[in-house]
Amino acid sequence: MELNELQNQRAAKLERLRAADIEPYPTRAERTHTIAAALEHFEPLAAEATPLVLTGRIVGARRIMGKIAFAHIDDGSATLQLWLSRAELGEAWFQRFRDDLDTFDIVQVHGHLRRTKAGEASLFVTSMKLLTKAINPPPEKWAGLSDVEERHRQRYLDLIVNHEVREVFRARAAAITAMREVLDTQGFLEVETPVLQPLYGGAAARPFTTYHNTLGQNLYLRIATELYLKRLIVGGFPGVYEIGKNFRNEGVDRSHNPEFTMMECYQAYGDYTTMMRLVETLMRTMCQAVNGGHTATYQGQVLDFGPAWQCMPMAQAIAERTGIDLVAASDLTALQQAIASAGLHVERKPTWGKQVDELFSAYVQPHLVQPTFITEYPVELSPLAKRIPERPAFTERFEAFAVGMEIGNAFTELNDPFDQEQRFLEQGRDFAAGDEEAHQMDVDFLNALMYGMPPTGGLGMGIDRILMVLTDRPNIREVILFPHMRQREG
RNA sequence: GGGCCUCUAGCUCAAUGGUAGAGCAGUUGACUCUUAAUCAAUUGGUUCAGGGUUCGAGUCCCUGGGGGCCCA
Repeated sequence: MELNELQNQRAAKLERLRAADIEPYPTRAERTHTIAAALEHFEPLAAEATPLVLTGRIVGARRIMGKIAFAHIDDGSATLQLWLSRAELGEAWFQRFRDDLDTFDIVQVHGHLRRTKAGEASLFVTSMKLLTKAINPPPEKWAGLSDVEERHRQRYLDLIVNHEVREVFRARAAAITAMREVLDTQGFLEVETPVLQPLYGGAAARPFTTYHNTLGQNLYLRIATELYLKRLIVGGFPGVYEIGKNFRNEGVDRSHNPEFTMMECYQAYGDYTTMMRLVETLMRTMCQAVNGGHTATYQGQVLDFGPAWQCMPMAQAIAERTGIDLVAASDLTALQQAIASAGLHVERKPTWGKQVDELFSAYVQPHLVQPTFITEYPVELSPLAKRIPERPAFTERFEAFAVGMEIGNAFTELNDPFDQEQRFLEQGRDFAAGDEEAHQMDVDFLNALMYGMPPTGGLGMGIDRILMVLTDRPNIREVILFPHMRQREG
């Protein structure tokens, strides 16, 4: 390793410690309390001067005077001030603390709790041991590590110095736990299905491709869990869910990371309306877990997950925002003409369904700030959803939106194997027409449907985006511990 | 994909085309209740990379790279 000046200084200190027979990376640590536990029982522990052993990373500046010094340690549970004196600690270790220890070193400290004159709870240290020597120096004391790129590339450092970042990921864990509790209590079985798949499906997306050497076979990283989970409904489970990573080979922006976490669940004998109620329950419960109530504030806007969500058919939403009637503009040419004559700027798409989707994304979706369900998606856009009996050009489907982002997608699952086959064939024609996100024919999935899948409601929810909403982070990278970053040259 | 902004010391940031600087951190010294400790002194640079213009480029131009924001 090539070390810079500051790293070299620390490495030299490390060698001095070794020369004094002090191992800079000892194998084991001891402690009697976490810092949080010590602080929780501060009064009795301080009153009886109970000997404690604590551990932690030295954070912030060390304030060293001639015969006394202060520092703070952080063990992940809390931070605590250390009070060190030449008299109590002894000449050798006091000098060592001054000369050979640094901010970010990790130590084990023995002593007792007491308040300083200023009133701060502190450990009055009688002896200490080095647990880990840190070679890298801390960032600036007040501005800290604020460069967004460095924060994401060195998330470990971001977590050390920016405690609100730790809170985001604690919130994430709490939200996922709450989600599991809802699903478990409602009788869903948590399952795991393949990440490596010979065919990809269940979503409109381009996959990552990989290769199995000994099988000599191309495989895809899954873009959704849908088709496997529905096979399990065929298999007789009354309800299943999976929380896991999906991988989509598409652009990276503030709401897209190439790998992201999705919850998908399927309920036999349910439909898309039961999934609506489930979304409301899940979001209310997750919001409660993160924010302690049914409201969340996102970029200054208060979102209320308490009441039933607003609900509107897609065609109505498009008509209200653009004046375009999807029933009148029922083929690609008519729709593109309608868009042009309305003076709208929408990227041209190769199929009617994709063009509807694009129009919706551009002119409706950004306005869906409060929790909203958009229902009745065109069948062309929904190759796995069941048709509405009275309006077979549309499906029993909804997507869930908040702050202009899609956070969920659900439908009454298509269980007619013949209709499903036709949908796959139509997807194949779309692919040939240039839609690279179209589905592949999945013969085994059709075979499963031919054994009979009961009427079923299915739902997918994007965990990362939900966390963006609940923790008020406008960039998906702020809720993913190690977001994808381009490789730096060299 | 397009537009705009950005990249300088470990970190946070300055620098009319004219000697690359500050604060913090670090280093040396003083200091027994500090908490942005204080005081004195001080080290530290491939200015993202590569070209070009110029007597002279961190600065202007071109190409490439990383990042951010906006649009699509």
